[in-house]
Amino acid sequence: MKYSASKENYLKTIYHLQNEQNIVTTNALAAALQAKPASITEMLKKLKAEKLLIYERYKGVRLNNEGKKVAIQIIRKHRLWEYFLVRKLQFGWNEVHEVAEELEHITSKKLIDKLDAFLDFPVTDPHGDPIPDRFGKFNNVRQISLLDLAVNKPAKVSGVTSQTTDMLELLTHKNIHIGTRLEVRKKFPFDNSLELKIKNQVPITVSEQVAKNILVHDE
Amino acid sequence: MKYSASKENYLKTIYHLQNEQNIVTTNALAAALQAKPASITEMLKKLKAEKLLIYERYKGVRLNNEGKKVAIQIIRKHRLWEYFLVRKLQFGWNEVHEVAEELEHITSKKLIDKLDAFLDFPVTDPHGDPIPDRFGKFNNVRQISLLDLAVNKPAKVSGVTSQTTDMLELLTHKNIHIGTRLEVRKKFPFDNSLELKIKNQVPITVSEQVAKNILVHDE
DNA sequence: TTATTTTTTTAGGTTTACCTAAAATAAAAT
DNA sequence: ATTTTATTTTAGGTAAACCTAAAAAAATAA
Repeated sequence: MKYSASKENYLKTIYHLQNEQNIVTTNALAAALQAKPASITEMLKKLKAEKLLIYERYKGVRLNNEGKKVAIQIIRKHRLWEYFLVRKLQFGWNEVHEVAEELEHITSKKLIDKLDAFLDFPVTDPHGDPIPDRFGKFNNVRQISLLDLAVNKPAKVSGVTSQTTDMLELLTHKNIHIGTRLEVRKKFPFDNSLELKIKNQVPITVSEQVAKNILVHDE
Repeated sequence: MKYSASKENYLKTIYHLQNEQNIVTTNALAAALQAKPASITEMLKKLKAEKLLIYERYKGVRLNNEGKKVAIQIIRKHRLWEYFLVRKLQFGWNEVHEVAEELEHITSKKLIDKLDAFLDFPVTDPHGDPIPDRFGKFNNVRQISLLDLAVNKPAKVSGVTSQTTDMLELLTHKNIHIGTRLEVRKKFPFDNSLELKIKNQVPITVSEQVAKNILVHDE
């Protein structure tokens, strides 16, 4: 159950590509991994021997259940580290990817579960992509922070990243719950606060700090 | 200025060994790195070609200034990560070494400086070893937490790991400063609090939390 | 000082993950 | 249905970091 960083990158990349292409070609992998097709073929044979994917020559590749399981754990690590870098170390969300590419290959399971707990079990990374939990389960809908929602675009609250009692108390008071439909009426650049409209209610204002922690998705 | 994890381990290990042995032998390195002497010789030739150490066949090895500089940066990373694991992720101080062995090879300079800031610039790792600063400077005296000081052993306060104003206010009030000579009179296992004796003063008591953050060294 | 033992190096392999160039297969075009 | 083009694979090579076995140098003992 321990794979080289290179193998982990192959599994992760195949996972991402097969969500768009269903069957993943050698050339697509070569482009994504910045390697030559010959190298891809070679590695696919090794990964097949390790029973991580379904591959037959000239016919492309797909992960099997075991391969998916491994890929999802790497994605979990990547996204948790990204979240850590942005929320705790004050990195910009656009500068964390490369560092997370390295951190995702640290092997300790205990480390990643403790990191998860330290971060309060976040469900979305700084780019809005879902973070799989310890068991590999995650929301398939792409969530974004309320802060990044376009003005006048209807959305539905799908979660909060910080589950402190203070935060939950505030949300209850403002009548915001999981499933609440709302839209942003106005953004105030001065303090990044937002004016929100919830159906049948008077408009309310939330601070940047609060908006940052509310996750929404389309419709 | 970028070296493989393996090369970094060689430099780090030579650094540690030459603090005891002055000249480091091939066999000593082989034992420390769990590799065969032949592999050591091979790598030493490479590191010499990269101008990181002074090496002549059959005559042992020493780091030059550049090699030391690199080694210290790796040690800095190792100890900062250990501190992070213990203080933020609640690892036991005895179970962090292996994980830090992996984390120390993450390359981002920005990451390590931001981590340092996030941790409030600690000067000692959980084992009492000094943490080099951004420029590679560090105290050579081995500091330990007051919590780990033996009863009736005279010691001198050399630093505090948490520099919050609350902590500093408490220390000022109890008359504890950098340089204060003191000894532990009694340890209360019930709450891990300590009774301290400072010369010409009445004995005082400090909690586990406070003692943990006070660093002392011998004499 | 010469012989023996220990340490270190050299010479030649192995594995991993890349590469290039040529061959095989599949897909597209005439 | 061939031919042409594109994709994929095979064959053989390289660099890094390890290995074993044998040779060379240094240290120790007789």
